[in-house]
Amino acid sequence: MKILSRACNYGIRALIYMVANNGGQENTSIGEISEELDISFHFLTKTFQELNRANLLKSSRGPNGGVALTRPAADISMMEIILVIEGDDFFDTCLLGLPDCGNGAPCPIHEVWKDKKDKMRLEFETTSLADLGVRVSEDKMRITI
Amino acid sequence: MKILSRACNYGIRALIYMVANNGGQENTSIGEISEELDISFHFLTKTFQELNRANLLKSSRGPNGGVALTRPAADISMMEIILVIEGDDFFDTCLLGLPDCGNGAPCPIHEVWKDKKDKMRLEFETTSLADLGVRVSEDKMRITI
DNA sequence: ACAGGATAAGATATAATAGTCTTATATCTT
DNA sequence: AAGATATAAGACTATTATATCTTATCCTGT
Repeated sequence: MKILSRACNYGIRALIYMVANNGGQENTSIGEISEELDISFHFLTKTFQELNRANLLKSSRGPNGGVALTRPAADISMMEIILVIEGDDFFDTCLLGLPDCGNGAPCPIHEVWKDKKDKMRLEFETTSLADLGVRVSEDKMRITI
Repeated sequence: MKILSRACNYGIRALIYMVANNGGQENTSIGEISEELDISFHFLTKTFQELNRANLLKSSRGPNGGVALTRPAADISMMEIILVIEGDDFFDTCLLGLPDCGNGAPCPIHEVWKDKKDKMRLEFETTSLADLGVRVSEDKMRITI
């Protein structure tokens, strides 16, 4: 059950790495992140550009450059990251793949699925990057392969 | 949030159609199903072959041929269909895409995600084809585009 | 101003998924 | 036995997702 795209996996892990490492407010180079997390540098760069355009990240070039969060990690939810990378319609999906499921003509699993999605959404909304970062830096949870 | 593959969407919808139409025990031709549900005939055929090999369906050729369930629709859960089409490891996934997440070295969202997966699994296990079929034939829920 | 370190961006390659086409094979009806 | 009807199976194509490569651009320190 793959829910998130590779790009999203990478983006979330990368941001957690930044937070666990230096709080996320200081520059971290993409090269370092890609190396530590074993992620393709160029692929990660592109994902970061999206987060950049969405103003979740700010980037700076040159020596001591890198990327950093624009806001405190506690203020950034998983949800925000997911919506930026996967698109705003991420939760508007029918489990059976029907295009306009819900509007008056739901599929037979619509209500149940809607409920599940709402609960996932809530979870993603209430989980911040800071929450995740702490689990990596304090507990022994990991974001590396 | 695409959870199931196209093949799985099609397979589930097709089986629901059969159940809603004639209970699923009588032969229904793949051509009819593919036409009614607007699904590629050949693609659906391949999916049916998998369900066939898994003994969820039996097929017969020639006039009045088609496919039919091998067991009562009430005894077949969504879960079975999903596992056949997506593979038995369908629920063994890490939200962040880490290969061996869980075994002693969980990702920071592992527990939460495990809980969500278990609840989905339970839902899929306790929802039968008969349940879904009834909603289509009695209520006005749909499986067509 | 220059050199080196860093991201930006577009082009290209590869792999996985989805979809189509063709031929083979089985079964029923007459 | 012949013809019509249906699934089986493999080859082929298209599309999307993922990954890589190359060049451009910017920034900092000296």
